[in-house]
Amino acid sequence: MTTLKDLSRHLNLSVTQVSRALNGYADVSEATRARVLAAASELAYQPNLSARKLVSGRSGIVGLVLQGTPASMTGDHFLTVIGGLSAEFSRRELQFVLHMADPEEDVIEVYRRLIDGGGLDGFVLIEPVTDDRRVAYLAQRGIPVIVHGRLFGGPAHAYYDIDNAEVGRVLTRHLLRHGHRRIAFLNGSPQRAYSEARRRGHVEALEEAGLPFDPGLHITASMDEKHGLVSAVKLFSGPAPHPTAVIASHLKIARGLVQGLSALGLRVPDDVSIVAHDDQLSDLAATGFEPPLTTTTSPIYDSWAPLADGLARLIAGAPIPAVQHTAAVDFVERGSVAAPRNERPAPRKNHHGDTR
Amino acid sequence: MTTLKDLSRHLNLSVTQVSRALNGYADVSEATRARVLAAASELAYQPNLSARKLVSGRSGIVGLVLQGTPASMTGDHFLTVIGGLSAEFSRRELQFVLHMADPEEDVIEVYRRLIDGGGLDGFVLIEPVTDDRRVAYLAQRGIPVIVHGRLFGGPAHAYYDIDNAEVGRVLTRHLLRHGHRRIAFLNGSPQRAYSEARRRGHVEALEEAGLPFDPGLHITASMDEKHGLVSAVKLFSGPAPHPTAVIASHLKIARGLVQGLSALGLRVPDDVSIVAHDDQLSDLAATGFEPPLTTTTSPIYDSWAPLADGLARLIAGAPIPAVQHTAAVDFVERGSVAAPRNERPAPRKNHHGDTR
DNA sequence: ACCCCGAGCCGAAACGTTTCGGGTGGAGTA
DNA sequence: TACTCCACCCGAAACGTTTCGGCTCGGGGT
Repeated sequence: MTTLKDLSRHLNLSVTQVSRALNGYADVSEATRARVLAAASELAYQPNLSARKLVSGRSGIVGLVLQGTPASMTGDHFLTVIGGLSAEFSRRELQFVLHMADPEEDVIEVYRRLIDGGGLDGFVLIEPVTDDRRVAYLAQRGIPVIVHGRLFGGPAHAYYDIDNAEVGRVLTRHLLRHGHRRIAFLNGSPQRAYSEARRRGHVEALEEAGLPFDPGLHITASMDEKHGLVSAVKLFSGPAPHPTAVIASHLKIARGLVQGLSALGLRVPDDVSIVAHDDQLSDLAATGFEPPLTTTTSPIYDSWAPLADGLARLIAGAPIPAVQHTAAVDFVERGSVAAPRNERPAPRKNHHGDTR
Repeated sequence: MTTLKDLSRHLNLSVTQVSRALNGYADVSEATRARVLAAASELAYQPNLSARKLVSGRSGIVGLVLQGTPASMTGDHFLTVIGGLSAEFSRRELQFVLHMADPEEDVIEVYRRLIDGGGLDGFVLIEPVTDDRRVAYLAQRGIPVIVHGRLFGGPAHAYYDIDNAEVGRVLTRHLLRHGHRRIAFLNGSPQRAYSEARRRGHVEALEEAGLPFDPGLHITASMDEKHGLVSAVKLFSGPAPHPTAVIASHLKIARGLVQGLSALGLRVPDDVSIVAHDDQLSDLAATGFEPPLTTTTSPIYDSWAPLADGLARLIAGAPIPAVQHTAAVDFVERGSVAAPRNERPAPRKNHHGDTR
């Protein structure tokens, strides 16, 4: 192992000066700096992280702590996430590591150990929940942390988030524009901030159109196929009037939904219009649906760079408000929306007076 | 952050003695040790890993370095692996981290940085290939590493492996015992040591029975459904004689195989007998097949503990030969093997004299 | 001639831990 | 009494780095 001392001996310089040359300080002549750099690469000098950390308090390592399988990323996608973050961090001269916490152990304790042990400089935190204890703990200790998603209420924190309210607004407005009035919303878990944000946008769009929000049409559950399937049955097998359109908060929900609708003999978009939000993480593709799904979309892999960037800046001392970024979402119209039935030439039956 | 100095002040003891008490040295009275332990837990003392590492050369962190998605663990299973290892290591007071290497970068360089930076004490290495450069590098530098699987040839290394030759032997013998003589073997990539070991066991069993090994019946490819499907077509759609039994090196191969056989109108086990090896990692279950598959099995999750254990011992100074463990495999007979067609009451046709 | 200033360099302290080589005091032995 | 021995304890050095304060040297201004 080459150390600074080795280099300084080799170059007839003081350890101090070698260190300063390597770290880009001003008071070292260009000639010296060049010599030092050459020697460093020749001797394959690698700064000792432990020593550096000991004195400077920085290890250059950031991490992601997981306890149990994160809901959003089943399958291969998980490696995509880790790989994406890892690549972005190494681009910024930071090491990124994943730590799986023992499910038995209090995760706060894990963070404490990791921090006090002097190991990690900062954290990426995914899938925050309301009143997230981890965020609270890290904020209180002043440890740099950037959250993928956002917490409302609780301590201020750095985050990268997409404009979830806009997701709700855009999707709802699109359906309204096509004449839909009874719109169901298959949303994610109410525990999660993004679900609430999307609901808010949804309600706003309804209000713009002078329509009331019907809580009975807003169903929250974990974002999986089951949610879509179960909700389809709930919404469309009961007594009329049924919704004429459905918003799915995730492609997986949409998938369960179309399966359910198909089993109930309902066609998309003739009988029911569907829109969804697409994070482009799952192996489902909006274009793989029949018909292709009209969606808002914001590729989750667009978030690695801002997350890494944000955490790097945080560690470098940036104030929290400077590291809060909300990304816009795209809207892509495909073939899963049509005008509702009752807007089109009405079928003859059921034609007796409706005096309401 | 509580330091040793804080504790020593608090207790009116020297830093030395506190350290020794905490680390279980003999020359500290039980009374003192108890006091120290109490104070440590009261003040939430956490040894500073960087400082410890700096002087002792140990960080207590071990890692797994991955470059690209490992072939064997698609899907959720990946987290199972990481989680399993992580849990076992933390049980042994070691932190386990995952590092995803930039696919662009030489992975050796990544190891070098990790080691010279003073970060990691040792590594788990999965999916070794023949003449694995990583193993060679780590061995040459004397860095503790335990391999999941085994390399033949190359430097000696610590490993945990299953008895793959036995897999080949047991599976082949079982088929032989049922009267099969033309046995195909859908094996894994020839790059991988386990494939070769299984082939060896296979050949041995054949030789025991006085049968020659037919290279035309041994097909190697990556262990996925495609392999099974493609090989099924290759083996059973060409000119007779076809094999009467097939060994699949993985449940995924078996799955592709049964799909292919079914498409070709062949039934298991009436027309073709199948056996496979089951690592119990994939979401496929041997009992989920129709008929249930006769398999050798060695749950991959049985390997976390021995791997963690081995690496821990290696770091503690155990010699490499003491950390080489080959685990036995189980054999479970289910319903996918029958006697071959020509051993059963022969159909009438094709009955003219065969004088050979 | 004097002082000042900046460029370039250096010594030493500090970070928190482990560990080596002692030290002290009291009990046991001759 | 004088010695040894053991149980228990301590000071100081070391690990490799960063950083604070200060040093020297030569050139410019007055």
